[in-house]
This record gives sequence, structure tokens and C-alpha cells, in this order.
Amino acid sequence: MPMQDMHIVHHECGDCPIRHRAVCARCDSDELTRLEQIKYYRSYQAGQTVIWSGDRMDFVASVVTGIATLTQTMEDGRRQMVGLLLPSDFVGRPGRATAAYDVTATTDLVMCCFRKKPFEDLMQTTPHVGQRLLEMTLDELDAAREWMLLLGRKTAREKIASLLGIIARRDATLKLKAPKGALSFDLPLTREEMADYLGLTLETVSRQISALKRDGVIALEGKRHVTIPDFDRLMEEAADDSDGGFLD
Amino acid sequence: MPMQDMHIVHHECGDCPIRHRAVCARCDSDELTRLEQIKYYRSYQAGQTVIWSGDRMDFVASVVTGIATLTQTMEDGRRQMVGLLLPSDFVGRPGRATAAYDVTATTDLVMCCFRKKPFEDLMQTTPHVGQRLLEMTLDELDAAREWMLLLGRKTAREKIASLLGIIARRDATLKLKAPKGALSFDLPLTREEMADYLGLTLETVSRQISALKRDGVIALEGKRHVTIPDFDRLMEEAADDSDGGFLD
DNA sequence: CGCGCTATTGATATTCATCAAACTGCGTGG
DNA sequence: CCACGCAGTTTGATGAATATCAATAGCGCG
Repeated sequence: MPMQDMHIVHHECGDCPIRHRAVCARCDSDELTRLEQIKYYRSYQAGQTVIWSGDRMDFVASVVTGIATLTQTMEDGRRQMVGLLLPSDFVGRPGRATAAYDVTATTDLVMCCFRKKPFEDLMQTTPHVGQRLLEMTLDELDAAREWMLLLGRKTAREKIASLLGIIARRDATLKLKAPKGALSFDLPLTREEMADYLGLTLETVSRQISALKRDGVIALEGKRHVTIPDFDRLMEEAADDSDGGFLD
Repeated sequence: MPMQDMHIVHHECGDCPIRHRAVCARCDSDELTRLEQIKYYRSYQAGQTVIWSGDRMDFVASVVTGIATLTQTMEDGRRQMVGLLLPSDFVGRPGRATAAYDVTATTDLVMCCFRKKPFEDLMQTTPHVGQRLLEMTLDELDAAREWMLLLGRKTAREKIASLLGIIARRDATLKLKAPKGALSFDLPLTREEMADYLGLTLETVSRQISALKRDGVIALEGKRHVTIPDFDRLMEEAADDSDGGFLD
């Protein structure tokens, strides 16, 4: 990798695109000032590893822009994604010294980092950060449990449809549109990353995407741009009990 | 079911077997007094449903004794367990009105319940409950992610070995013994519940247990009592990367 | 232009699910 | 007391879903 482009941007928290959703969402201006004093930004290129499982981790962070993944790897190389981190999501665990998972930037990524010790102190002395972090962690736990249902009980086709639904919904949220009728977006993951998310092989992912395309559930332009003519149809294919599916 | 034995025991918190591990673990005596005022006990018989997904849930609770499960069910009946609740584990989500999962007592169960509103108030005014709940939720999230690796990437045999390891470890913890060399315990789950935990069918669970027995990895007395002659051997079968595996 | 990466598609193998039958232990009622 | 029934479990035969191995195709980029 030739260039080591450590773009150190500096935002005012007031302008921050994730101000209202991240771990700082509930902070008053006083708390925000304290956070502002210990924060710094880091950028990563698509494909870069942020940290390896087991490595010392002296910071926690929020994803500002871009997408990162958490993955676990077994000794023989089998891999399972266990987290998909979108803007405003939190990385790292207060009170833990080493990373528990591999963290990888799948797109160009900017994170707002806090050195761990000052962040932990701040959590002790001000309630709002801890409260928000609890709320976010509970949301993640719900998402993890939905994901467990997918991994344990859904067919390959249902898994693909579910993942496309999750991405479509998130994308619609960013664009402030309800996920109804036709919508389209770019896949932020390769076939292999999708396979790691879904507990499948990349070949099976490819085949099922082709099948959904053949059946008119989705349309593709190039490999990455997906159009969904009928969102409800996709949801039927995903076999989600609660059509709502993901909270938020 | 003939008997509807709603044993309403009343413990002093000081004597409580889960005092040092549950959501109240960090409370000082003042906070404990406030908790004591809003707590009440509920008992359930093995097999009883505590609450159905979607039902109104006006309390949160700690498991005091016994085991409960969280499960999700799809419209066509496919089921996936998404939580296994042991003594000291927390049930319910502050700020949520309805249950997100089916909660079932798999053994006789006693829970220490708090009406939701007073509990939420208490979380606002005292920090220790929220802090402890955050810690517990982060632990659960880690466990869920370990579980996702199991569901997505492990073979049936590895799944069984992993589950036996988890149960054995927990049991050893209760007995204050390191899980080394030979140890034995009773399975708290039926074959079907194990299947729901592991994303398998009960037939596959049964076959793999038989296979592990044939291969001398485990020994059985009756259907439920398991002896593990060599814990390290079991861990090899489970293919866990970090032999430690579960925190705790 | 051709290399390397991602993706698709095909042929085959393997694992696990499904359908089916029978066994075990235990409580109940004849 | 024994027979019956039932829930939980085991085991067998078969089939379907997905993994594996392999070849090829698109596509951006040096």
C-alpha cells in the first residue's frame, strides 16, 4: 500500500454529521466541550485493517463516515462477521485493554476517537455518555439476536434477501425516505464480505443473487448497484416475522 | 398441570445468592434499600412461558435461580434460541414496553422483578444500576457474537462440543472449580432446546451426541448426565480459537 | 495489453434436514 | 401391580441444500 494518508480533519462537534445519533447524542454543551478536548480523528482507506483481535487498543471511537466490519476468525481460517459498523456506531469497549475482534474498513473510513482512559473518566463523572452507550449497546444486542435467527434458521435465499433489506432500509434512512416501492443503492460489501456476514460461501451468495435477479426480486446494474422494484416482495423473500424487522 | 405453586419467597438482598453478580452488584446500601422497596419475586415451573414476544411487559427482572431461554419464532414455526438466561442474568429492556422475545422457564425458575417505571426512575437518579447494566449488556453482546460464529461457521459436531463446553464451564464456575481434567454435570436442556440453541434439528443433535460418546469425548449416564473425561479434548472438538472462549 | 481481483457458473461431494420407525423411562389409571 | 401412553430420544433411509473444486468471464488499472 503506497500511501498512508492519515487525513487529520477537525470538525466542530456542532457540525458533526453523527452528532444526534452517536455516543455523544445526549450530551449537553458542557459535556460536549469535555469530549471535544479528548477527541481526535483517524482515517483509513478501504480495505485497511483498523485493529487486529488481541491487539492492545488504547482508544474507543465512533464511526463518522464509511463502513467498518467486526470479524472473528477461527484457526483454520473460517471467518464470521459479527458486526457491521455504520456512521454513528461505536467501536471498542470501555474497561477492556485489547480488541476482541478484527476491525476492518470496508470503505474509506473516518472515526472520531477518544483515548480510553479519559473517556472512562468522563463516563464516571457525567451520566449522559454512559446512558447513551447503554441504549446503543442494547440496540446492538437486539440486532445481534436478529442476526442469530438469520444465521441459525434462514435459507441462503432468505439470508440474501434479509441482508439486502437491511442495507436498503439503512440507505433509505440516510436519504430520509420510507423503504416503500422502488429504491436502489450501492452494495457496500463484496460477495465475500456478504458471505462472511451470512455464514455462506461466496459462491452461494453469487448464485442466490443471480436467482433473485432471475426472479425479478432485484435488478442489477454492474455488480454493485442494486434496484429493488418492490420492497414488500423482498421482505416476503426474507421471511422476517416482523416486517418492521430492525428497530432504530 | 395440576399444581400452580406460586411460591412468593422474600429474601433480604444481603442474603441473595446473586447479590454480587446481578444488576444490583454495585449498589451501595442506600441504593439497595430503594431497590428492595420495588422488588418482588415470581416463580415459574419448568416449561412455563414467562412472557410471549409482543406482549406488554411492565417489569424487568433478574434470574435468581433456574434457567430461562429467549427464543424467536418465524411464522412457519422455525425457532432460534437467542438467549440462555442463568442466575444473575437480566431480563427485559428499560424503555421498552413490550417483550421482544419469548421467554420460557426451562427449569423451575425464580425471578426478582422490578416494576419498570420505578426501575427506570432509579436508573436516572442513581448511577450504579445503569453502570452495571451496561457492563452486563456488553458481556451479553460478546456472548452473542461468539454464538454468531458458532451458528454461521461451525459444524454440527463442533456446535455440540461448544455447547457442552459452555455448560461445563458455567457449572464449574458455580462449583468454584477450574474446568480441567474430568468433570460432570446435568444437561439443563432437552435435545430440542439444544437444537434451537445451535441452529440444528433435534435428530442431528442426538446423532452428534452419540458420535461424541462413541469417540470417547463424553460419557453419558441416562440421557441427561454428562461426564467429560478430558476437557481439553472437548475444547479441541469445539474448535474455539481462544481456548478461554467465554469470559466470566 | 495483460495482470489481478471480483464475480459467475458448472460439476460434484458433503453435510445436515426430513421422514419414519422404534426405544426408554416414567407416571397414571385400570 | 402392570399395562398403557406419552414425552423425550435414538437410529435408519433418503433427499435437499449448500460447500467444495474448478473453469471462465468481466473489469479496472498499471
